[in-house]
Amino acid sequence: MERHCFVHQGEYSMDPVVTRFPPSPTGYLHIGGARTALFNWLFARHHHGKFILRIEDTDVARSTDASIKAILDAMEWLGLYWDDGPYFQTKRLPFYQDYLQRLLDSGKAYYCNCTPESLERRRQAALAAGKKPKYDGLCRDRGLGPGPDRVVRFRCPDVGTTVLNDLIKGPIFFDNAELDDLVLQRSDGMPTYNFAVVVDDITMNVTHVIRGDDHVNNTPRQILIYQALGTPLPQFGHVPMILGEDRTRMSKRHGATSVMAYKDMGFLPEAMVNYLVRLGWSYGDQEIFHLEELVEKFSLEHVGKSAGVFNQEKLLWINAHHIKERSPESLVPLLEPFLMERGYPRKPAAYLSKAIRTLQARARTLVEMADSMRFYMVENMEYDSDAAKKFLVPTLRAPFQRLMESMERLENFDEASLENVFSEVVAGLGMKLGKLAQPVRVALTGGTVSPGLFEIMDVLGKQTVLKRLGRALEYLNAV
RNA sequence: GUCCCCAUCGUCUAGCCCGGUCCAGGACACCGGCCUUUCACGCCGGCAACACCGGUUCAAAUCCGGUUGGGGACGCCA
Repeated sequence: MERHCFVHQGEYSMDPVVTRFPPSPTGYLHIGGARTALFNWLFARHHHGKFILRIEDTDVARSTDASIKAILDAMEWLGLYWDDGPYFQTKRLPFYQDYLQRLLDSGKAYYCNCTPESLERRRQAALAAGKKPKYDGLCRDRGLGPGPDRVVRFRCPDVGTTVLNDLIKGPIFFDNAELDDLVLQRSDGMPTYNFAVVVDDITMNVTHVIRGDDHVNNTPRQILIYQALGTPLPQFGHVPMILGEDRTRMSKRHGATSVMAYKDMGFLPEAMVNYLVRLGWSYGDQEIFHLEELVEKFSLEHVGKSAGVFNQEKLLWINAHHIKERSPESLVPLLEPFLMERGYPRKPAAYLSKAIRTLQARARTLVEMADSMRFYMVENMEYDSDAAKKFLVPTLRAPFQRLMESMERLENFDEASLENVFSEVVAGLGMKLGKLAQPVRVALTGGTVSPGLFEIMDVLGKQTVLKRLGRALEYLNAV
């Protein structure tokens, strides 16, 4: 209810804004993570602050180098460059040990030798008894020291209330009695997530923790650790989740969840950013945004509180928009991988640009564009059989011959001249342009759907056009 | 089971904090039409929502309470 007052807390401080994105390298960068990264990046940029990339690799068993690379690649593809890092938690072990010792020394943490099996049994029992499956505090006061197979737990206060003044959701109250003595350090010596984040955010001077909704319940535990350590709290902002069509947490069965999968499907990074930012954030009625503009306009107070459904239709529309908006030249390098993939012969960039220009309004993705580019690229494209049967008929012999004769004489093979040629032929034969256009289209592209005839011919050039017309003439003579 | 969050068109959302200007605005999708050498693009128009119940008030999408529904979290994962 007092949202604005919370939102402004950070702005009154003299501290420069520091945000971070802390993925765990156990897979690719997914849609939700990308949006979190984007929000953090935008917030930092907007406030002229710093954006840190931190790899949370304390789960040694599941972390992989391939994942790290995949995540970094995706961040770069989106244009979310970091100012600092990437840091790796596994290389910061002394920090965690230092802070852990402080907690141990002050009695805020203790050793525990409960086995995972025993813990699991007790959890199940609690659940069966209708109670919350939290740690029962067995080792709390046993005064255990370090030893093999022992973890360190946080001594969580069992009375009182912890308040999270969330930048997005407002104040949230938690009964400390609901929380339990979470593990800070595993038996292998690695810090756990909840402890490592706190230590890292403290030592990296993070001022704003912007992350997914699913972390709300971790926050009171982290706040308690900050308090036990006697360090000031950062500001927290919890962004709502992204759901699939069925309104459950987005997963692979809802379609692609990897950011790079969208790159492969022919989406532009700016379209991805544009779509992602609008999923949960708004600026009045505006739909189209560019990165630079977002830096200026982004703020947490316009981030909504409710979860949103990922909608690929809208992404397609936004992608189509950005494709139209880009210069053809800038699209060339992005499209090239897709052209290679299709095994098309190489063409000069200038040729590709001209072809792209005719397709920009017709393609929603680079995949669609590469597909419809075929007739521009392949020497002898095949005729669509239905189209050929319907349009390449013997009555076109005279019109085609006349066209070719007139074109042969053309000095400037450009759209305007071509249009004149067509008008003359059509007028001379007393037919409608429409009657001639489709057969020519089939002759030139193999199909009935394509950019405007004159632009196509302009791109293809005199030689190719005459060749294809000639080939069509042979075809309809043979029918 | 316990705790936490959320609730405006099918979807993303504006509006809600500071009640009247909202018989609720924009966008995607969908349906018509226009443009037109095909397909698109573009333009014009249409369909479609304040979850429910109660309270406060002259007045509630907006404030309060409850119900229902949905989501999330309860790990030596992050």
